[in-house]
Amino acid sequence: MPIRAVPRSFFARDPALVAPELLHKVLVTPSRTGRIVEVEAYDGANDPGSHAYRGRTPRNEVMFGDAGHLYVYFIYGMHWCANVVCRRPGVAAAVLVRAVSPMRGVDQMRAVRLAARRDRDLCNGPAKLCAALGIDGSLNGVDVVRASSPVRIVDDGAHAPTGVICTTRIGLTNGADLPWRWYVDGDPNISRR
DNA sequence: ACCGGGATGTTCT
DNA sequence: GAACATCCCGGTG
Repeated sequence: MPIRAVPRSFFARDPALVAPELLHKVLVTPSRTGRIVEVEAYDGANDPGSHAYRGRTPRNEVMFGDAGHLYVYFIYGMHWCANVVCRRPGVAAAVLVRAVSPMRGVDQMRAVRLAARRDRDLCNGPAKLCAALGIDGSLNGVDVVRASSPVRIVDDGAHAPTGVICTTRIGLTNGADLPWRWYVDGDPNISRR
């Protein structure tokens, strides 16, 4: 299948529009790949659940930058999670990648994710997929649109998923009522029902 | 299956 | 000092 680059303009929009369209695209690192099957939108100043809700800080700096860059943050003292920045510079918005379906490099994923009993447990959570694909804070700010980047998001021509479910987001106390989570209906690699 | 608690440390109040 | 866009393990049914 032909690999098509995703244009930066794809990300330079409302994250609630970007998120569901991200679902059939592929997250790519040099040795491992996975198809995105679950995402959440975070919309800066309008969103009490967003890291950028209270303005710019050293941590969320990348969210205020150009669309199509990776925002990687550290949480609960041990986990990394990865977003793709949306909208335009100065306006903080992003889409969190919450789950992917393992494609290439599954052996390496298993080697790094020793706690995963089944392959469906390798990447079925935002911190699990980062561990499985080797994504950490050193990749904060990386351009996922550029062909030579160590982390990319590409379109491999796969048809859009037949069923997409929209629900509220997971793990939040503020903004928990907003329906900004999308996942592929029936996919085994979902973080939770 | 579901539920409860511990790990671990950065970030912001 | 509290909160945190989480995960894992060990209990019970």
